[in-house]
Amino acid sequence: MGIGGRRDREKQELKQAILAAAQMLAAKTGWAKVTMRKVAEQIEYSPPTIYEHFQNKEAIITELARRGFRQLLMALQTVDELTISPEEKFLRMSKAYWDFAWQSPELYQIMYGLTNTHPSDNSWPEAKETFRVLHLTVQAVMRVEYDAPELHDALLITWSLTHGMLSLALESQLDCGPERAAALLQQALRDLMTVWRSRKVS
Amino acid sequence: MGIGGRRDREKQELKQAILAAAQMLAAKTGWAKVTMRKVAEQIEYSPPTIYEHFQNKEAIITELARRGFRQLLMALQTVDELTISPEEKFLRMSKAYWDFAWQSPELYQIMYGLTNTHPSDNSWPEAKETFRVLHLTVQAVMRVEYDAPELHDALLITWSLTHGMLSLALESQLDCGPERAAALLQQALRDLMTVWRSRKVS
DNA sequence: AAATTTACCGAACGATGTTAGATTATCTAA
DNA sequence: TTAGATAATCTAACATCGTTCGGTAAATTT
Repeated sequence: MGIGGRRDREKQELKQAILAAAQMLAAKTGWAKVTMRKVAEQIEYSPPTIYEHFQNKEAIITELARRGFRQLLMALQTVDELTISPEEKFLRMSKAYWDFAWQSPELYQIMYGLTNTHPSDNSWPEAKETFRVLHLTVQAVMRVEYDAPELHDALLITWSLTHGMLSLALESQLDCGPERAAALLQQALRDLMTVWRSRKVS
Repeated sequence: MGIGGRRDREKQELKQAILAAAQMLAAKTGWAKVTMRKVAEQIEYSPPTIYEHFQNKEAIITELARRGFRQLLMALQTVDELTISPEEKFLRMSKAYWDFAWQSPELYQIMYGLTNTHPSDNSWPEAKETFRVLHLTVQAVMRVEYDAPELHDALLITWSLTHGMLSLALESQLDCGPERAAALLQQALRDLMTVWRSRKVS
């Protein structure tokens, strides 16, 4: 079949261009205004061409969301490999989580349901792996003489707190700046860990 | 002008019917599938008739969101008037907040940005008043020898935790049931208050 | 060079929010 | 009671959306 390797490469490049265009438009104007025709115009192709590379609009968003989880996972793993104390690791992971969402809000929005362009099927392995890393970290913090259910609860609570503060901050519903919100979050997480540690002793 | 009072009453009733139809459809099928034509069909009028009562689709959603805040506010005030101890009041308000969101998720979704049918201008007095009530309650808990900034922080943190857990639970991103999530939330809030109280002493 | 496959596009379909203009019902005034 | 005015409502249409169909032009293979 000859040297059709270039065709494949060009095809891949166009696919990347579509994803990049969609994300760029979302970052600039919000997901509600991202339209197939605008994406097509951005990459200088006609709208039907997009459908040669993606089944539909949701497939583009799904792919971006999964990439978002991969990015987030990498950021968390980078922190993980620094191998500092469990508490430090936990707090830095929370910070990395925050930084990712704040740096790419358009991705965080589609990873969770902060917009209704949110994909319906969101049971991706990338998401599962992300939570597994978080779970392991919390486990390390809580490792000594802590039974499983309470460990899982701790993950749920810290995750909820982080996500909640992020959601509100991303929507500017918080009357303080993001740096202050991030600092508050860190302190609250420290406080929660303090309580949980003291409970372990008793 | 005679007895045109009936016309006004009928007009109001139709307006209520439009709001009720929109909310009902949202509760049954989700906001993404709520359409002006479906609302019109539900109330047995043609689509343009809706525009005699609302400027556009967003105006309907805005009105429902504001009513949502009024409902929530009433629930909080009911708890407030029971005049129990500050801590009890705080926890029960959090519970009332949770119950409202869980009972009318379609309202909670548009009150915060959990869907992109979210109104752009969301600076309503009802929302401000709701937070004022919450603020006063937190203030009562933290009243003795607590300086203002930390008080406000406490509100932000508890609100974020509640909202975060709600968002995740409403989207079934939590692997536990709502009752369990609610119980976890209550415990976490108690824990946070414990830390804050102990810090006050030192 | 002919045949075949591939990439791409113009035009269109159905559904959406929304508006204009006509039609019908209702009320006021003689 | 009836003529004219006012209000309520509808039919038809527009622009835009996601998406598909069918064809054209280009690239590749034979």
